[in-house]
Amino acid sequence: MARKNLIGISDSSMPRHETPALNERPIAGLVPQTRSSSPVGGITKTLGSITQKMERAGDLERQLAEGKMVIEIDPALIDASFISDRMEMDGVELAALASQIAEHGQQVPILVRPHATAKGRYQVAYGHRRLAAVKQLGIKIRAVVRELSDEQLVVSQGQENNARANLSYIERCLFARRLEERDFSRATIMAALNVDKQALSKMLIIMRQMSLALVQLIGPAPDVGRRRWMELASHVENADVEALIGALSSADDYQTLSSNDRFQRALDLVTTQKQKPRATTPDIQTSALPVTIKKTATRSTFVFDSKAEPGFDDFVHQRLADLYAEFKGKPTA
DNA sequence: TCGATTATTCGATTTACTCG
DNA sequence: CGAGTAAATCGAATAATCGA
Repeated sequence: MARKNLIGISDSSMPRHETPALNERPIAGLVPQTRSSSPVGGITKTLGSITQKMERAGDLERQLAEGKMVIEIDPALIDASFISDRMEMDGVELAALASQIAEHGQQVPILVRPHATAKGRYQVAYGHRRLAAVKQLGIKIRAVVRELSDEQLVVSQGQENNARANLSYIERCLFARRLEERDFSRATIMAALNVDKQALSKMLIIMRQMSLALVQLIGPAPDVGRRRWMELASHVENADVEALIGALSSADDYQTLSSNDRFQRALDLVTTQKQKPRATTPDIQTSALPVTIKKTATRSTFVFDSKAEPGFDDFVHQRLADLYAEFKGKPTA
């Protein structure tokens, strides 16, 4: 299934018409040679463990098994992708990854392509985190080298992010925006992020409304999704961004706040004008009556004090139909 | 305190509208 | 018509709250 997504671009239309345009063809290097199995498949399947192991292997492992070019490279020769995705790397997580590699070795190679201009250098398609971890260890990194076009690079980079690392919503938005700035087609961006055009549209709208500086100040905010980012963005659009950034960054506890909290702070700041009496349920005390009404946005709950006035609940219950009829303005039948 | 209910938020999807 | 946008709605996952 992930393999299907690697093709991505004209995915749904594949069965119908043959791929028309040149740049819509699948990413040859990444798609595991469409299983050379055709007629022999059934036979080889019975042949034994080797084939079965192949079939069970995930896409990356299969690429590895079939890829001829897993080599070891000095990490110093490898540059980042020309599009950055992740905003910040979690140092703790990175250390964990590094120690895991130190212990068990690097299980999965990263994917690089030869650098377009700098001879002898490489560019990462995916595996930024593994690269950083291996760099810490000061050893060589195992990598698969493939010739990739720019489109192929960003699509596989994005696909890998989707599959493995979980980028926060705003990080995905940033990625989308950077791709758009580089004039990648909508289809390419959609394939890279594995989103539909509606979702992509929203992401780009948010990025247009938001201040880039503000986004970076807040950080990835992993727990904040589309809805609240849209809310914040719509406020920020017609707010004093400078003042907002100032207020946010000058708070003395700014450094100690998590990215999620910084987002919340920003949202609070920008909506201070009015509202914010919080969704505290204002219990309505019906004075002198043994009934309490709890109101929320969607419903009300009547609580009868059976100790103070036993039987009142049953009494109301019996009259409910009449009350409702009265409410509807119809005479009681 | 603990288990069950309710509310909130998430991403995804559907539907409809507006432009070239 | 297709691409982009906007809004409504869905089910799932969590968080918050209630009630014994």
